[in-house]
Amino acid sequence: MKNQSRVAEGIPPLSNIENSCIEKGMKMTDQRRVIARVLSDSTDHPDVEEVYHRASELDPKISIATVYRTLRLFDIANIIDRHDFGDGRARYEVSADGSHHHHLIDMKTGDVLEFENEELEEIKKSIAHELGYRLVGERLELYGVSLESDQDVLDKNDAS
Amino acid sequence: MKNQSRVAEGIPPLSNIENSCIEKGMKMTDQRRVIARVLSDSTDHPDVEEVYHRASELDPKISIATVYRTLRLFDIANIIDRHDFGDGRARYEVSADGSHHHHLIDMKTGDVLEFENEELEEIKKSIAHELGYRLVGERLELYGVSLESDQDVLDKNDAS
DNA sequence: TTACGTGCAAAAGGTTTGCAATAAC
DNA sequence: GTTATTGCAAACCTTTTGCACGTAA
Repeated sequence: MKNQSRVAEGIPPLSNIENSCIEKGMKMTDQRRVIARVLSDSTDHPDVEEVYHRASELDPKISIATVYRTLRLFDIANIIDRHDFGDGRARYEVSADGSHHHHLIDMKTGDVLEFENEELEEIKKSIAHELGYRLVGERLELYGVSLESDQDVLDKNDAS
Repeated sequence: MKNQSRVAEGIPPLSNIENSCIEKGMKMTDQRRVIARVLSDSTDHPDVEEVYHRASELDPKISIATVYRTLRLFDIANIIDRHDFGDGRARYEVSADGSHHHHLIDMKTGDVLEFENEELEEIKKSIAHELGYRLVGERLELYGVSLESDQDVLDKNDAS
């Protein structure tokens, strides 16, 4: 059944993740469908507990062990990306189709901003090459304080 | 007592870390001195277990809890840098004085290479600025496969 | 039908912590 | 003499796993 006709019949379309799973020949259980939907519907970077929480609203009987297993499965299948933002928990997001982005974490609020920079991509590759390596993976996060809150500090200093 | 005269008398000079600790007014216990020496003498990126092991050779009664506590203390005091190379354990090295380096991890051997790149530093800063942030921290590791072992794979394919 | 997935609870692995004893300043 | 540090073992937190039961293909 195509998504088009599902929509016409008021049945929610398959999530992109679900399509990927089917393409890769995975068994599609209700639990995997639920987790796929939760991830597809997320625009942030939820941790396991949060995915579990959101999934529980769709299937109250789902087990957190299943969430862990499914997220690992999706990660290995390159359907989602696992991140470590330094708070001791893994965080997840649906893999970007083509482009490569990274994250800047606001150290005051915990907000996560995404950015992309072609020049950066080139430099990483050329650094690896110069060392005699082919770049096959990386981890890159920037941690920042917003220039506005810097201004706040200056204001306070002026006042004192 | 200056290091110079200690050397003349055959007493080992204070490690740089020990000097930093004293400057920052920390109590210098035997255990901290031992851990400081282990770190000063290391040119690699030992994990806690390895620091504990090396420290145990100098003080067989030292506790791993003390190693954890001391490494955290040194980390917070910016005396050492804590790294996470993705294997679930923290790794440590003495902080670089001025220069900023990063790591490339050989995915086959686990070897860790260090590199420095001024252009990269500039790009990171300007990316943060463009997003409205001042860069206050970062995490950057590259993961690579050596071009030589790529060649091995090609050779095997030729043979088959 | 059969191999694979799930839920539960227990275990693992790295790290932190409460507490009484000990040592630095 | 105070106050901070240590060692030990227990606790913690995230993640993984063994096993009996359930289910997709």
